[in-house]
Amino acid sequence: MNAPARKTSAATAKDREATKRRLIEAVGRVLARQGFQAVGVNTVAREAGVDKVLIYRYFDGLPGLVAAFAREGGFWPDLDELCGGDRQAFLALPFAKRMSLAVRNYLRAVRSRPLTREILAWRFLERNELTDALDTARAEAGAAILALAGEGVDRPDVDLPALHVLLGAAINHLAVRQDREPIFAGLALDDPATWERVEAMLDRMVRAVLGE
Amino acid sequence: MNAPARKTSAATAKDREATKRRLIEAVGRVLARQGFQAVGVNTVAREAGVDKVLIYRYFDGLPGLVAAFAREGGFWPDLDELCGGDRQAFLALPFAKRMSLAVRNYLRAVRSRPLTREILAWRFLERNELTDALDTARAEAGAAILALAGEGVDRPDVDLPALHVLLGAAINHLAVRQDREPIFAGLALDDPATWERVEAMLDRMVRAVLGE
DNA sequence: TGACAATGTCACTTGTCGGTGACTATCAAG
DNA sequence: CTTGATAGTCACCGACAAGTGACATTGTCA
Repeated sequence: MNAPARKTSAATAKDREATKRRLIEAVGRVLARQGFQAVGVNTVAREAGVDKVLIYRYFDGLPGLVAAFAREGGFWPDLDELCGGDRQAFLALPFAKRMSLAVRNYLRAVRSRPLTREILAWRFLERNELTDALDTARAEAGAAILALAGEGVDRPDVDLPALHVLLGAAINHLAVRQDREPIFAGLALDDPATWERVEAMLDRMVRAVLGE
Repeated sequence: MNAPARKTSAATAKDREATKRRLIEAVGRVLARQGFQAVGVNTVAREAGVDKVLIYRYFDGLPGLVAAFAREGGFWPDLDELCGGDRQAFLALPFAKRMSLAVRNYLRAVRSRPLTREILAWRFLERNELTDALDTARAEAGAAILALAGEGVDRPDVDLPALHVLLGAAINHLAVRQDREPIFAGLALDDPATWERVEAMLDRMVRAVLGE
């Protein structure tokens, strides 16, 4: 199903697929360079070097294009990244250590993905159709890691969901904030040393709450 | 300096001050009702029932108006609110208890101020001149409470700034998120019970890290 | 009274946004 | 070559944004 297209009228191959790809990639570039505020029909089309009408034709509008972009994936860390590569070794660790590691890796994952931070901020501020498209993948990624970290663990003495929510909220906030406002409560978020201190404190919190 | 204006040409009192106040209050209403996205020259002027050109004349543009609005204050909790009303009693508490109380009160303060949450979110999305005006007051409020909570305390074993940053980040994130997305990591942010759990976990974290 | 300055109104320009209708160019099938 | 479908271009629309210049209105002072 490649070389000379057969049948009815398969892909006149003036390169529709390539154009779609160019549009999807343009979304990523605009998002990374100018932020989500700039993600509009006109800007994205200009960035892709394509007429904006194609966004409507191929994706049924901007929300559709953003949804396609979201489906490309890669924004959210996968399980292997969060548990440090070796899932078996991860599961062999005691619970507190497991949580601590997952939290640290989540922080690093978000910090290393500018696009992810942008999406995080975006989803935060607008409840529109564009952002809905980006939600599903994130929710799934979050649920998966929590399930893995808590696998086979029974700790009725700790409100784990509440702990997760607080740790996740803190990390999300700091990561997003790093891009906008470099100083928070006297700490320089653009200084690597600050992030080491943050990691250390996260570790300490997790261990302290879970009882080492 | 009130009744019949003397001197040069003091305030022709077709009510410039009243108009300025109407504009400032209009910013608050628009912000509360429609969110910061809607805060524009046209909307605010319409809300105030005044011509938008006066925004330029009296405030030198929207940033100036927003700055005046920010100066009105009331968005950020003051020290008394954060330490529970009685500053003496607060200082008499052990450090861990003090921190725990301040954190809880900060959470409640933010949760009870829709306008504050809106400003918090706003600051996030735009690094423009409008939001700069809102920043100073917030930074000062934050520094003050941390100073009070840590007064006379010497805990070289704990990285207090890192702890503050993480707790503040978590609270800010959750509070803002509550308005946009009611579910976070499986917890319903619009359920009072959830917030009780969050408060309990914050308390537990603080005590665990500070060693009860 | 008349002059002047300040308050407030109105209409307008300019630019950008999302969105659409009509056009051309290309390719495959008959 | 003709037909017909699809890929892509272009010009335009209406809505709304920020900002401005000219005008009307009002109060104060000389």
